[in-house]
Amino acid sequence: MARVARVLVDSPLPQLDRLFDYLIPASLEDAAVPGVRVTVPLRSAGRLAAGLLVEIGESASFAGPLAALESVVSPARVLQSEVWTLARRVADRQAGSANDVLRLAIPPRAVRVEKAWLAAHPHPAAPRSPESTSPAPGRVDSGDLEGYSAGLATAIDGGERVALRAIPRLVEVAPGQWVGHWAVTLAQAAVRVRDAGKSAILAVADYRDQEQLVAALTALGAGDSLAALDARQPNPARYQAFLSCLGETPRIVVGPRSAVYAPAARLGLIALFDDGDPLFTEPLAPYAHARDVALMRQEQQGGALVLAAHTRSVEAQRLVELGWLQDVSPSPAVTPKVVPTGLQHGERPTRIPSSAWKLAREALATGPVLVQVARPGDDPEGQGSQRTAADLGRAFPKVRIVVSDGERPLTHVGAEPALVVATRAAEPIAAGGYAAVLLLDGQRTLHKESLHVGDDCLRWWSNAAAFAAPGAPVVLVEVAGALAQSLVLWRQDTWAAAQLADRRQLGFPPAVRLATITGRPDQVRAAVAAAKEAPIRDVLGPEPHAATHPGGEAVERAIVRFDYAHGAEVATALRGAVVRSAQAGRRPAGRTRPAPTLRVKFDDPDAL
DNA sequence: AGCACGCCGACT
DNA sequence: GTCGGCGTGCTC
Repeated sequence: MARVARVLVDSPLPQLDRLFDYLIPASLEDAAVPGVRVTVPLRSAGRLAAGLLVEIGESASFAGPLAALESVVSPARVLQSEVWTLARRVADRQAGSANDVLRLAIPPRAVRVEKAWLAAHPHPAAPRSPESTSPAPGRVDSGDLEGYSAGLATAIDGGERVALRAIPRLVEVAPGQWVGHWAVTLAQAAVRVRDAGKSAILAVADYRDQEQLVAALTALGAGDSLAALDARQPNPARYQAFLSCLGETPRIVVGPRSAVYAPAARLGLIALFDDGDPLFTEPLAPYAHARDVALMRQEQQGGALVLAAHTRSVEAQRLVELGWLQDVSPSPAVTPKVVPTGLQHGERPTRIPSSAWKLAREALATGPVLVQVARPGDDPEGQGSQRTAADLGRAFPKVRIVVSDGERPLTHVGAEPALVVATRAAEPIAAGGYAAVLLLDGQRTLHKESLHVGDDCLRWWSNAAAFAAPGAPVVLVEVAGALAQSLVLWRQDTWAAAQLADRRQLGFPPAVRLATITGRPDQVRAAVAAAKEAPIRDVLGPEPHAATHPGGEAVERAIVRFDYAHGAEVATALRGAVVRSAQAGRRPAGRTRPAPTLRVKFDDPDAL
């Protein structure tokens, strides 16, 4: 019986999201190995499709006559079997296609880059024995995980799962180069894993965090092992970094949310910093959150899992309470000095109370002061960063004022006195830390109707507090209650635990899971009917959905709630509905505009 | 998506 | 008789 090539065809059609068997012609006998890009005939001769050769089978699983592989595009084995398994599982969990996952996992091919890489790797098809890597000397000691007890190192070596409370301090990793302590911790963990001959994946929310991590790794002398995946880079550079992760040499992969899909043989560690950051939610189908992918990958491939953060996401808290993650704190404890101003009883509420002015004035004698504001630039209501800067300029006429916001972000400021007005998540790092931090606009933001404003605020405040110098005051203006208390006590887990308890009461995520179903009313109804075959809790809607289709057709949305234990059954049922609607739900070909397609999205954080 | 197969109306 | 409409179904 001849060997067959099992190929995933590159197509967005859900009904083609499975492996197709092809004969291997004698001319491709050597080239047809798992992981390579191929082209195959599909349906009729002459029509060629791109695809990935996923595996070689000993016999066909398809009863009909087989067509033959058309070509092997290149010998580069871009799809590792571990990544294929992960992509398949992620797609199945999200009722999506493996192709959509692989688009995140494998960057588009850049021929020049690939040729150069192939020339440097003469036998990419044959697995090589691991090269012995001698750790280069670095400025920061990588032997242990500084600031934590030996238990953390043991947990990482033992491939355990950890919710890690980051240390809210800055570290000077090279002369004049300051990074958050978390970056040093993750870098040290990654180097530790690499020295044991394994790879590490470190995923961050944005480029600012990526820079800190790269600086910490470079200071540790891990530059040679570093593969920085960067979505902002042009294609060839991205592909170059991706290719450098292939092969058997252990790498330290740093990148944005899609880095959780990076190829890594012998994975020793997968870590996220600040898993509550909304940038970890994937906006592209099949919308899998990087945290969930990391959990799946750790389960599949082993190695340690670390969710490091200054706050505790409600999702991570659920995993801690289940015993799935162990809660690890710094030893000895490190906390910023948070000063609540509370609500000014009797007085007219002011944006910046006198006590905050006083602390800022004192701090400006020694160094920079961070003023965190809610709104960017010239807010029409007069409280944007520019306006705030102008107001502060009048109050402190002799002080230099620096503005950092989404449009013009600064990454670093010096140690000299200055008022640094920054919008949330755009705060520069100050050399040595800020002499004081003022957190404004809390009360105004908390008025917003959202399930997770409190969590978001706590995360923004905590991350800003971590930029303060040791002992410097962090002033939380005009906020009281449990949220303020959790910041003052630096017990964000207490807040997360309370939130989780509330959501259990309400049946809201992450206590339960949910899937949103959007599309034409008949499609949505059919999908809901399919979901009801699975053991779901209930269905909300369908209701008319705001986003109307370009064709002018009505679009409805329904939300299905279900328990974690039944996720697989719900996904299978909804996947069936997606395939059926793709096959039958289309319009007569020709003049009609494209009909709205049925969309299924799991665990959308903004669904409710 | 494409492309073939298949079963009913007006045409040389 | 049969050319061709586009509804339905499949893609190794």
